[in-house]
Amino acid sequence: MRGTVADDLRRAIVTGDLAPGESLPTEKDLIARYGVSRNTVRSALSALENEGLITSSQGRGRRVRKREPVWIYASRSESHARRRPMGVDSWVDDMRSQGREPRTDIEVAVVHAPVEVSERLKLDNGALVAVRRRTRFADDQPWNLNDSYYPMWLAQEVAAILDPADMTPGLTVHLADHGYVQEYYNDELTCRMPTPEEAQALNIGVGIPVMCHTRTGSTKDGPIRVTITIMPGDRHRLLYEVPA
Amino acid sequence: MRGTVADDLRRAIVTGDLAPGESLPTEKDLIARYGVSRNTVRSALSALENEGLITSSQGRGRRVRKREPVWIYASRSESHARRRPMGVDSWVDDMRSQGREPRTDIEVAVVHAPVEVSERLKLDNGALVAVRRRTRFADDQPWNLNDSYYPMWLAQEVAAILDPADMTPGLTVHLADHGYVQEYYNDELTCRMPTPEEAQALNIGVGIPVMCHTRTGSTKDGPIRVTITIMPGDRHRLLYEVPA
DNA sequence: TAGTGGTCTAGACCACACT
DNA sequence: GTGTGGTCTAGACCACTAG
Repeated sequence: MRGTVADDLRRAIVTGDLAPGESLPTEKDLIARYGVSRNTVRSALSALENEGLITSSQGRGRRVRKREPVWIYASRSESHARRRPMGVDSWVDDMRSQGREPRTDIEVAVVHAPVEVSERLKLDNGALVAVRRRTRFADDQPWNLNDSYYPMWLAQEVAAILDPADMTPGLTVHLADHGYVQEYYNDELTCRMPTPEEAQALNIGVGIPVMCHTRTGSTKDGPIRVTITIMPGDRHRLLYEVPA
Repeated sequence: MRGTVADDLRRAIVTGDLAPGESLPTEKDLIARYGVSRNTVRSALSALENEGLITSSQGRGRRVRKREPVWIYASRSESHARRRPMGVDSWVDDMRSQGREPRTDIEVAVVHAPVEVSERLKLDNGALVAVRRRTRFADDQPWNLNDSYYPMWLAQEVAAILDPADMTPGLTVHLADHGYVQEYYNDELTCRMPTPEEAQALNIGVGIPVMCHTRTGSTKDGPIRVTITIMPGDRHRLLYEVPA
């Protein structure tokens, strides 16, 4: 019966009979309609929740989930480039152009590098690195997490790295002024379910995965920055323009 | 209690006390250890499953999930280009270079374009398109789904599009021979939980999201191909090299 | 055959939201 | 207050895997 309940509701959702934002039947309704126990109904609804199709909140009932992704321009080909700098750092421009009000919280710290960072920066395991942790908001809702890691020798040379002020247009220019010109980025993308900490920080409901974007920026002499961005899948659409 | 059980097990997994592939305590063990009911234990284990941390199979118990991602080279900058053609089409090369045996099943069809395809090909809603549906395998395991859509006028001009043979090195060369040279790709990336159909076709367990990669290829005159690739997150890592 | 997880029932009490 | 979902208990039977 669990399969039947879940299948019926799923069909109603994908066909649009149940529109985004609309309320689902209550548990009591479903118990009566299908003649099954409460646990069975809850198990079916839980499956839909974990598929990302519905939300659930105590006292208010369950709704069909809405999607409202924003575009993130991760790269532009030469012919399509605009005056703005490329990269996932153009958060403010991307948001404003989509009618959303951006905000960024920054904190800086010196930490032992996580292994995925030390590998990419070619540092010893556990070496100290400077990190700028950003929480980005759109219309005052937490939208994504964006942590940039720099080797300590660079943070000692470029003081702005450990300055918690929000840089406009970003540290890239500061770095270039000191002779560290990034020539290319190496982007890695995967996705997974969020950790409980990420889910809380980003206000992610059950059933929504995150994209993990790892950008390694290198000068001609080697890597100088690793940026890890955690983006809830229902709120982001990443765009690359690449030459054929 | 559900929180306690799940938290304890999650901590053991992330710290490595429970290694990938290792068995978890049985439901009976956990019931005894925590003094809670079976439903409570199952609810906790179900949460871990939906976070992608563990697998579960009837009769065999639960294990800590293993990850074995493969690299997909989605773009290479000029300076790093190799002789092989770029794109997600270089499946065979990418797999062999990572010690895995690739295989591709292809079927072709003429269908009404899904809206996300007709939009990108600038066709009328519901227009007919030719589609080449691929299921890609690595070591005989289904690995990802890769569907390429072409406008009908193009399929009529380039007969190879509706030929179900596996093309080496792909249709891109055939198209170029007919004067359709793709100048750039527009890649869009997002992620979500798989549909039940995708989960079955790709043998995806509960708690594993998929990356959705939509590549639109355009000549100087406009878009001629849309390729949608569905990649389980635990088995793929997508790489872009982009100029700064 | 024994032991595992999968499904299901029936009932209790709690926490939160709306009116 | 009333109704919603969240948590929990106790017990039953089924389905699959392994020794």
